[in-house]
Amino acid sequence: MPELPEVETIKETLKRLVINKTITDVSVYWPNIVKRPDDAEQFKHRLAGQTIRDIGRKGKFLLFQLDDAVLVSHLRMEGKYSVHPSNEPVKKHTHVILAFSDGEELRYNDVRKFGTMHVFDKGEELVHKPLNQLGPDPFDAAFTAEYLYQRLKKTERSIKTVLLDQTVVAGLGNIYVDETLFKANVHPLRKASRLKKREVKAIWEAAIATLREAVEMGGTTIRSYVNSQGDMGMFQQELFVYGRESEPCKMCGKPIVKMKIGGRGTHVCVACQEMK
DNA sequence: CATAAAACCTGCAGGC
DNA sequence: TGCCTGCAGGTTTTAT
Repeated sequence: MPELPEVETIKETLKRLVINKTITDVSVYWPNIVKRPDDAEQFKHRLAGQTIRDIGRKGKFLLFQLDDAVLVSHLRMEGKYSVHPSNEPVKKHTHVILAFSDGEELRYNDVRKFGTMHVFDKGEELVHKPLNQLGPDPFDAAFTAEYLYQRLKKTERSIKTVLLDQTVVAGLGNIYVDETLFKANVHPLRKASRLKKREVKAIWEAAIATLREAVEMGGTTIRSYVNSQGDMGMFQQELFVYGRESEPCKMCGKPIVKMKIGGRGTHVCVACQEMK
């Protein structure tokens, strides 16, 4: 389930594979993936003839920078990109194919079909959904402890729920929120508005540190994630709470507890992360 | 307005 | 063996 570190890793591996390749043909096998333009034929026309000049990332979105368009792609839970010779058999769950002039293809595979693609004229992508509502990237200078404090102060929601809100900060998902709150010693059910400034600062530091470390390790492979070259991430070895229900806390030895918060599975060490 | 829940999908684990 | 239920998860849409 790609969150920021996984998308960042995918972006970097993909760059080496498709930069300067020219799209000659586009196939769409599951049209619901394509959200803009809403017609698959127009989508194909918009991409055909374009060369991939660069690949960027905003939060969990990949941005394929083309000559005069931008393809904005979200992988949701299980979306994957990979590059193959065009004569290689197409796997099950491959829903979109960009064929290049050199005989290779960029294939989008997504078991759950939740991923999305939007094409915009260059420069338009930031003022329309889905990118226009995104909060700062955690690695952006605009993401400061003070900014986070101001945002948290205004909501009665639990800190767990707020950190998953992409309009507050873009890129954290279920795994890294649980890890961040553990590292900051904050219980996920704490009301965001009641957190002390020093607690918010601890959360801010823990989020950036956790994400940076995960990027360095190529992301976390829990169930199915691999980068665009098929490599697994290594950060799962570093997880303190996520996926460790009933296992001993690496800090205090008490069993990790799993609970549901805002409909999401949430892992917590109730000894290390005080409710107060 | 704020917040919660449903919907989108498929595969897989667990119960019977 | 196999059917049925529930769960997983990011985001948007719909309901409260």
